Amino acid sequence: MRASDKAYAALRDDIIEWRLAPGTVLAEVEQSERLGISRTPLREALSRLTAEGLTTTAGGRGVVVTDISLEDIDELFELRETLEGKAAALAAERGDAATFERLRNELCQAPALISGEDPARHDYYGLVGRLDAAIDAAIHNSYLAQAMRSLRVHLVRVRRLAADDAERLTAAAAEHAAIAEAIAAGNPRLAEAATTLHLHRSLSHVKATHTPQ
Amino acid sequence: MRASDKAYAALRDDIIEWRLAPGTVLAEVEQSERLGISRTPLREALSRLTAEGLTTTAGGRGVVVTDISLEDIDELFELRETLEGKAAALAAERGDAATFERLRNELCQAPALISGEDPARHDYYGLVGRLDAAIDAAIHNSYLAQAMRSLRVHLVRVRRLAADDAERLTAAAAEHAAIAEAIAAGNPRLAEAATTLHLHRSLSHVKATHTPQ
DNA sequence: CACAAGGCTTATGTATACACAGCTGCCAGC
DNA sequence: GCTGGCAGCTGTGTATACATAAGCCTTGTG
Repeated sequence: MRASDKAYAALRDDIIEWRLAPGTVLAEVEQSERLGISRTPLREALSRLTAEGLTTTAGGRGVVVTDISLEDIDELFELRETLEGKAAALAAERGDAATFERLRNELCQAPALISGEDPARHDYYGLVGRLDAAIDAAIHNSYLAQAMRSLRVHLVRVRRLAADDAERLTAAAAEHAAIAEAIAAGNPRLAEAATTLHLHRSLSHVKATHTPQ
Repeated sequence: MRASDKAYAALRDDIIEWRLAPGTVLAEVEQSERLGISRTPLREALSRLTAEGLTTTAGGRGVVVTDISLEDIDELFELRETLEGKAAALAAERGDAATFERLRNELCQAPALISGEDPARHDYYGLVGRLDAAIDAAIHNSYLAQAMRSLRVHLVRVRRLAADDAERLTAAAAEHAAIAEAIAAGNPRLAEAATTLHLHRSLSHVKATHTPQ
């Protein structure tokens, strides 16, 4: 693995997991020494982070970790609803019914995973990831898939703000199952509606658990 | 201006204007010598191009200019319709009516620019750019604006394939005026519908002028 | 005492040198 | 004659040295 890839992955994780707070300046020499690499690969890593929007160049004063506020969350979910709603509709039109039927069945059994301890919960996150991947593959649109991928980076960052309690996860699993069912049924409007519903509830939950802080 | 910015702009233009054909390998030494800079800033430029999707790394064989096919055009417009439709709707909700009313009036007088010679036609393109910028500003959503910006790069590339004859431009100006009018009227659904109509006609025109080739 | 100017420090931007990996072409052996 | 291996070369990946610009601190003057 290239040193620049390693640096990129490390910094990306540090930002997503909130180990690097928004506003932190990432000086080149400091970070290159911390990661044990030279400045050249580190600069490439910072370029990629900036292109993704996780950092911004602070005009000759290095790059700083981008801030993410409550207004950003609203904007983020506005775009997310647009993209994922369209993706769900396209998946319903073009996807393989059997694939999503299987995912629906798995999602209906997800509460068993959620109520369990952490390792099982990890399986649940993997299941949701497989649903996302199945939609990505079903839409047959690389540009839309790419837009959703770049959006998900910011979403993971937001998600860390909200506590994923078992109650919300169980409800989310049911909502995901509804999306998979609509796609399997080949009903675009229903798939889009189920996605809209899921995202609105997801946003409400994030804001409800975050604002009290 | 930094050397890496200059290299990025030069390569980006070369790709967009089809001076660098898809599939062309951009060797680092070759390009750095051509642009009169060192490899380091050139590499940063290539990183940014790859992040935008204009180039892809060919696994140790340098980066190659991304291909763009007819299927890509369909995918591109699918995403474009999703994003710009939503943007037009948001602009109708949140935008300043007077701004878009002014743009509509200018667009209604645009045929005079189009029928003229090239310098005046350039003014028309500037007018359309101002409409895009006004929508970007009106939506108050930086993530959506960013997604549209990254999409426009690919669109300009596609547009170079189609001959912009005066007839199509006149029709496009009327369609743009309809969008501006709907936004000024504060009617989100109408704005989205007008955008959908415009993009479908635009796509039809591109495909009609390109496929015969 | 306050403000401005100048120099120093520290950061990024750039260039170049070196290391390593992958490919290609040639040569030798079967 | 064909195939496999080796060597050389080309090109990327990395490190480091140097240039340059900007910001801050210090000092001098009003």
